[in-house]
Amino acid sequence: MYKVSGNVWIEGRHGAFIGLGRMKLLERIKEHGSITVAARSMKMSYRQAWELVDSMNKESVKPLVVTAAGGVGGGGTVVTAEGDKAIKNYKQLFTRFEKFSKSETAKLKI
Amino acid sequence: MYKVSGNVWIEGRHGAFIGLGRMKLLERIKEHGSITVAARSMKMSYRQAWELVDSMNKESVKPLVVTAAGGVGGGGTVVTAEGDKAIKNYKQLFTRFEKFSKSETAKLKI
DNA sequence: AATCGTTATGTCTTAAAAAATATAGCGATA
DNA sequence: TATCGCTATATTTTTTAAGACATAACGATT
Repeated sequence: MYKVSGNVWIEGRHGAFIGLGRMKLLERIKEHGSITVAARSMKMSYRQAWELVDSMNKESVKPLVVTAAGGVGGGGTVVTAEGDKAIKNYKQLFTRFEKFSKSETAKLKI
Repeated sequence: MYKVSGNVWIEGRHGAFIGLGRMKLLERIKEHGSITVAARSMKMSYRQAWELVDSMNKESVKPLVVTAAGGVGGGGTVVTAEGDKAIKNYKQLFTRFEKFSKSETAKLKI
């Protein structure tokens, strides 16, 4: 009847660093090589996507993505090794949290 | 440097059942015997408090609180045994989640 | 039946968040 | 140097959420 739910994210010094939405965005950027295309592909506005990317980069010591304005194809964005690490870390965290909620749901006595 | 954070709640059929805020509100209602006083004591509007209470009661099979309009002192609200159970359950869940986040923070490789 | 402080609910206003729109700047390439 | 699609940012509009305010109903007590 009842179910334990929730969410997890990783915080840096000044706030959210990476959560589920940001991780998905990073994956799309990696897939498409562009913030614009990534945003469009997940029905997010470019502005919102850019702000998330900007926030992540500011929160991180080394940037998670590097952007290029101009050049071939108008520019683009690539996910760095640091970005890959962040994706991987969050994914593992998320998986363990899912396990946690499942186990907690089983424990509910109501 | 980084820290795992998040939140957990218990969901019923139609949405949120109990989370940290709702649990705290229940505790205050139990303490004061009144939605009005409980809300005031935690700087929440009566309306918001009432809506949370209403939502919890609707989500639960047995009501978590019973209200009385009119009568001695104008009425009041008492937390039922079911409400106590909900508080207890959520508290335990929350404690274990805190342990989870702490342990996950220690695991971070970034 | 008048009083009291509470529950319960409607309505209106304000503030915050999100979305939409517009536009400047970039640099490889032709 | 003109073009292209993308990054970067400012501005405006729309939508949503929160807050404020007002008021009816309730029932034990006097």
